[in-house]
Amino acid sequence: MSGCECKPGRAKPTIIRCGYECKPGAKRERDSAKPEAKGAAINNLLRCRSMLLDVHARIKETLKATIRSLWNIDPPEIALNQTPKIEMGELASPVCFELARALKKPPKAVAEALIAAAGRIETVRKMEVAGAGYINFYLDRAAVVRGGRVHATKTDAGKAIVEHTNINPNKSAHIGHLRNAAIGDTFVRVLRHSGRTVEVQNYIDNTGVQVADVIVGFKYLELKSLADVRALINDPNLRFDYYCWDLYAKVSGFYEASDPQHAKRGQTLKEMEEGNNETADMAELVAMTIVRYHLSTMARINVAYDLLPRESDILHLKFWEKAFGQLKERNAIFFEPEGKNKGCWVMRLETEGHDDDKIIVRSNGTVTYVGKDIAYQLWKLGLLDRDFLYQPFDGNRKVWATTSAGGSIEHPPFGRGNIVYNVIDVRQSYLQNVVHQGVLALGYEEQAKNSIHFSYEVVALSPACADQLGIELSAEDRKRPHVEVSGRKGQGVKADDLLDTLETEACKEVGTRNPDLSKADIDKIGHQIAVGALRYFLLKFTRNAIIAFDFREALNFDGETGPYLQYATVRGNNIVNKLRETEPDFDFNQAYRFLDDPKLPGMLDAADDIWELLYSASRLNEIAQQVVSSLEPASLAKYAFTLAQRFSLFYHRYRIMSEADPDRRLFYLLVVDYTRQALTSALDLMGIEVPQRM
RNA sequence: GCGCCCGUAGCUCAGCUGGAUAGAGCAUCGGACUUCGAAUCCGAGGGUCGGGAGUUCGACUCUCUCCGGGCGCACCA
Repeated sequence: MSGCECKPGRAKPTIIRCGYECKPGAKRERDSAKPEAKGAAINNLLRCRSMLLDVHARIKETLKATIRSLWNIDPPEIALNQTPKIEMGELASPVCFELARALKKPPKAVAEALIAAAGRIETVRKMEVAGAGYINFYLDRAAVVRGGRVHATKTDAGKAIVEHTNINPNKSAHIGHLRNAAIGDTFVRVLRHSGRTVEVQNYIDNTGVQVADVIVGFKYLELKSLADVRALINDPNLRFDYYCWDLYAKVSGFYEASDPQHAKRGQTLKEMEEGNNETADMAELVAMTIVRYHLSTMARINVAYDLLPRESDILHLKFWEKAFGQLKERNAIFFEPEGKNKGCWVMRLETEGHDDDKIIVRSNGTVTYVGKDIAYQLWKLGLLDRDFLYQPFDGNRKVWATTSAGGSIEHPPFGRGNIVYNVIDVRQSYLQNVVHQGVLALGYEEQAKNSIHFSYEVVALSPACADQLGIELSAEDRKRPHVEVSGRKGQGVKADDLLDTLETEACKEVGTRNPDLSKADIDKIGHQIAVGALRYFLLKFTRNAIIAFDFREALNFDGETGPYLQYATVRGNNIVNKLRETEPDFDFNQAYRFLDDPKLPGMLDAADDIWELLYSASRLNEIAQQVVSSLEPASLAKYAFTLAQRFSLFYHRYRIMSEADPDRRLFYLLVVDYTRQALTSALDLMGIEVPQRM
């Protein structure tokens, strides 16, 4: 196999385009296997995506080989860092500090010896000792820019399943759900960008307690029939999901006053499970109606799904019975004959003692939520000897839903994921761990390792924001950095309300800045900006940072925001548009032919600031990889912002169109086009569009 | 009680598997539009990285401990 090789003997990557050469014999370094690093498993499957990563690999290999031959010792892992300044080279390794101790020589001397013996490394222009003993690597700038145009390689590493959104279908979506979807969807886009096959699942808990509570509200609090509910749904003057939001908040009061034992909830759940009665029909109608609202809310922020697995189908198709059998057979769970869990089937968790046993099947024989989740997880991994039936959701063949009867004979292959990511907030860590243990207890070690809880922190409200929403706060609450919201109490920021506000504000701005635009154009651009602001806002925080939601911050369009990134990209596009307008005959390929111009390297070397911009733009695939292995979409957001900052700086510092020197002008145009493409891709990975104008 | 997470500039947050002088945005103050549009750019002030001990050539990063905050740990989901 020539060119790139990812995983000899297993994966057969289809090379779409490869503009640079890998040494045929060069072994690509694998990540050392760390069982505790969840993302590590797939790193090996994602090679040859980026020319810069190939350079990293070559440097590491060369240094290791040189260390071996010079001193006859086992080389340590070679760390490669960014240098503090681009003038000091692009990459730096502190490895000589470590070697110095083993060799009992000063780090600088070690570095000098290493550099002298290493010889030439492809794409590395020079190596230099720096600081107290770093080795700094100066890359061949022109080669990096040429290689940076390499496009995605399709890998054949099997299917990744990403489960996200998963909103209880009993009320409208809120800001917390938007964070889940933004993180999940961005991760999906990054995986696909990396050449992975991805299936997106949005689990529908249509037979759960939350749906039951709303049904209790309709039936016993509002005394509504199925026909009444249907009339509500068809009423064009009200939003049914908003209606349920309020109703759900009232139900807790109803339980307190009229049904403290929650008998009505139990009865409703039972009727829902049995089916073929008005309660079940009402639950089905309510849940699926709200699912449609959720899908349209998510569509507004460019989030879509491949499959909607429904809990009712897991029930009706007896997934649990199958899983139960497997769990019993492998002694993964056992019957508790005595004690506080008498009569239950429990799973013993890793910790000592019986106190931590997790009940999977209750003494009355019903299965808990975790039990069903284990069955679902097993199905996702292709380990459950049973499958759903499928049909297009509302006749749309882009989104499929599971079903228990009928279904399409022909449907895409669902499930059987090689790796499964569950995007679920951190509060469910305990339960996700139980699911993980379940898979492990069945003996599926590899699959358990590939069952990943992609956890993230919640969205709370800043006290000021809670105040604004009319939520009552204690004096203590006011001092806190954030206040948790409660859907049960009807508190929180509804997703569509927030989007509406953002769109209104954005349209206002667009209108004042572009008085000549039509209403339709303003609306379109306003929408794109609103989505950009929202998605960037939700992505810029790292996963385990609690977002204290604040309207002032979320509605901001200046500084580190989505619109800033969009604006930078639009400016780049404007230059290209302007050129097409003023010089219709201009051949844009000229700029790319300049890649092979002998004057290019000199120009790149002469302008560190421009090179820093181009180098930054070249790192997109590297960053995408980082997101996959670290499960941290925020690093993509930060990267994109830095790139936009550098472009803005360049834009300000250089006049492109009016540049008199023709070569220089071509060079600048190349920089603009190269960068705007990287920015556009980075934004696309975050689900953010680039408006035509701003 | 057990477990997980957090504490970095006035505020909100970055800081890659330990590495060079700890960075952004917002806010404040002061500058830059006759140009590819200022949703931009430049400059200024602002830090005992919660406290202490340890490991290391080197600690915001790792270990221990204390302080302060958040969240989990149901025959709920």
